[in-house]
Amino acid sequence: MLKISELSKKTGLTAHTLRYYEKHGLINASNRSEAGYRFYTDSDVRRVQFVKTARNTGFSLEDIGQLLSIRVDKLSHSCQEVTDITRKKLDEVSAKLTELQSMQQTLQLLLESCCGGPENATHCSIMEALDAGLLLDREAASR
Amino acid sequence: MLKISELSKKTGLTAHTLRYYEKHGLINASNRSEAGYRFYTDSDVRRVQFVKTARNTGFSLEDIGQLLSIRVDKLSHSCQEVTDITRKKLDEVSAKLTELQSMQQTLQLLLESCCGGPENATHCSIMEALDAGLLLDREAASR
DNA sequence: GTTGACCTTAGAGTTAACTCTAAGCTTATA
DNA sequence: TATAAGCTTAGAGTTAACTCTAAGGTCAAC
Repeated sequence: MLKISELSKKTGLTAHTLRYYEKHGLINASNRSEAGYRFYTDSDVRRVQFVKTARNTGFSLEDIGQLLSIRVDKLSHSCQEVTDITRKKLDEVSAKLTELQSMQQTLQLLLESCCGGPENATHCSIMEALDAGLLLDREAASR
Repeated sequence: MLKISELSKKTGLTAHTLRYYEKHGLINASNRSEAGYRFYTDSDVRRVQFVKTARNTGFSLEDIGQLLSIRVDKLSHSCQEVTDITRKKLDEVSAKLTELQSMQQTLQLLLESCCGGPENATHCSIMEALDAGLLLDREAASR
């Protein structure tokens, strides 16, 4: 049986975060001391670790709530439900990735196009590109 | 001279957003009608388009504030200031990209490992992987 | 001269996931 | 026994970038 600060150490989540997760129905302390202190069982710990792993994988707390309800009653849920949640998250991540890749490319082109030196910005090609609505192309960047 | 709804149409930003940008010091309407209606000059429009382009490139409104102060007084600023802002943003984007790529890979492995069928989730390999702290490896996924 | 579309402002609400504070118990240590 | 560390709760604050509302003034058209 762990107290909240012990669970915190074990999981790397702060006590604040653990209480926050509890308030949002994701986790729970199976027992309480007479004074009301939370005590976590091994099973509680595994659940918290599940949440943490899912969080690291990119799932939102809402997603994790769904995954947890599947987790506690696997017989009543199908693999398809699990893959649906996972695929939805993958789609989101992929979309964000595409957006960021485009930004990355643009930023790299901008950086390559500018001298970056101490001269004043009167002819700064980054400023010019932003002014032109980023109609800078490969040729402009490779010059 | 454009009214705010006309500028909105021209830029694709809502009137709300334009007022929001103004409140935060990014843009301005050079003129006002007697009744207080905003009127935007061509120069105002170009500034708004600059903001929009920078926004699309991933710069925060704070970054854009800095870029704008360089833009209005290029002589007092260097290319290096511009590239510093750009590189900082590129670094952020690249870091986020790395994180998302890792998530994407994990999610793909998870999806590949699971049948996704109508059978119950008792042996769902996604749930197992999340329970195991994602110690699933390439081999597990390629089986 | 009255709709209806458009404009104004200040300020509140939204989203996600924390993060922190205050006020007050409890527990361990010296 | 006193001090410090740790626990409790409810609830407020944070962040970024919007997004919306309310209450009211303005303007063009019929």
